[in-house]
Amino acid sequence: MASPLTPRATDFPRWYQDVIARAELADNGPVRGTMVIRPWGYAIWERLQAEMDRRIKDAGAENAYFPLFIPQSYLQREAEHVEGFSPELAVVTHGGGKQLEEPVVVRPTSETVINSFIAKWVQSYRDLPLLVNQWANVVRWELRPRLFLRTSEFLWQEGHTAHATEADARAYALQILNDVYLQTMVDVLAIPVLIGHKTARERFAGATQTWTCEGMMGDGKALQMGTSHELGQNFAKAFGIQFSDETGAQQYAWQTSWGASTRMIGALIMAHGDDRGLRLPPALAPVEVIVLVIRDDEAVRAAADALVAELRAGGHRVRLDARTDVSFGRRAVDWELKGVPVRVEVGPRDLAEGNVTLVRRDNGTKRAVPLAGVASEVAADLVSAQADLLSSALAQREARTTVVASIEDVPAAAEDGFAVVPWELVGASGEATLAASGLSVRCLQRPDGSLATDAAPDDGGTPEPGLRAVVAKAY
RNA sequence: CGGGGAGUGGCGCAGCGGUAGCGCACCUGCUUUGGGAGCAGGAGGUCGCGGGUUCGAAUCCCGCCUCCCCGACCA
Repeated sequence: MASPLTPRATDFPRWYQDVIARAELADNGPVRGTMVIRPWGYAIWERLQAEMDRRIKDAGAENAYFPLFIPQSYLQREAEHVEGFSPELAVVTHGGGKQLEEPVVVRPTSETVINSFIAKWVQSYRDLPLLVNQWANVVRWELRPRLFLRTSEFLWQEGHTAHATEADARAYALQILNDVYLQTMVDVLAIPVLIGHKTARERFAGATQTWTCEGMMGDGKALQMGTSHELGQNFAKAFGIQFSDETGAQQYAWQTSWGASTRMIGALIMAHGDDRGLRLPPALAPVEVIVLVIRDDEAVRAAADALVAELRAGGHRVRLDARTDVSFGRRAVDWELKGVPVRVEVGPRDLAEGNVTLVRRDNGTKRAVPLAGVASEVAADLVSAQADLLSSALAQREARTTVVASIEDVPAAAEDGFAVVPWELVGASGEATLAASGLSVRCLQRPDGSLATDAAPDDGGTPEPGLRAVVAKAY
């Protein structure tokens, strides 16, 4: 039987687009670069949102909402920030049929508006830390859009915080990196991301430090999946965020900002998808178990209904597919395309022996299970499917990671994977050379993969020695 | 913005001077249903836009627009 998708090995980008179309995740919008997120894709996003939102709140941040429109002049208050974002701004010049006195930009990110309010709200060291998060859409006029990975409008969360000291700000940026992003990506998305800090070249516009999570996709390329920035006092000075400390002296606050977006769905597709479609980690699957009625038969239907009820009572997200006017093969293929982790097939042949068939999406295994044992088998399958997706992604990353000892060996090693090389051998000039051949330094980290404690912002001291650079092609 | 390519039913394509067709999808009916069912019937298109050549243009000519792929930017 012909595959419903272009095989990954034939044309990975084409495969990616095919999966999005066939799994009904998204469509291109009418305006270039915009995206319609379809119900199946949005349900995945809602689960991801819920998992992140809980962790964000555990980290002490509160949700709020700020306006979509920002006065253009706000962007200009922070020099690097405006320089970084100007090329991709959408600017509104007319409203209500008249030209506006001051154009407004559609937010590309909200540091400027949010900080202008934080400036109002912070007076004393007792107001700190101030921790807000917002779930919103943002617009960046991208030159080369790709669904989920780089769309002109995307959904994300952006956190913005103010702290009394640099150490507090750094600790919080790292707390978000570890307890929100790393945890969500590993435990929920089942993607074994690398964490580290960005080089000055790759840093967020206006930040003194950018911490990142980098995932490896199925073709060996890297994807930046979430970032947590230390903003130093850049925005505090630009927006006048000052407070009286314990001694009564005026101080500028130290800040962070951090964001992760619908791009993670692109990562999910590319990290776990196979030639049959999406493979969803159970933690994210809108439907964990599909109960498929093979034939229109009274006993079969009754058994299927009972199973659905039992599995739901066990706390699983279950859907019944009793569309017996559609052929079995068609329905099986459709649910595989959508990536539902476990399929329970209920048909007269198995049922005559008191069995149903359990099929796992992640590894394709199929087995007959007695009715009485279905609930516990399904529960076990969901747990191991979650774990196995993570471990196979990890194995794949390790197989495609090469440690090299000279910068000359980097391009070959990064051809279809990650090259790891001492940062001392690369440096800013080596980084520029690599960039010319389509490679970038994804992050810097210690040789054991841990974070550098003194990541050396531009203005402070010498970089920690012995760091390694992870180099790859990137999305 | 530089280099390539393409615009024809929902999607993918053929047709390249004589008035539009194929596959998939869709609708109806019957037979099917344990890995994308079969047969029969049916609906759907100002051939990207504007102008020109011609008895006649999807097809040839001129202009414009849009989209896709490869580079510089990016969650």
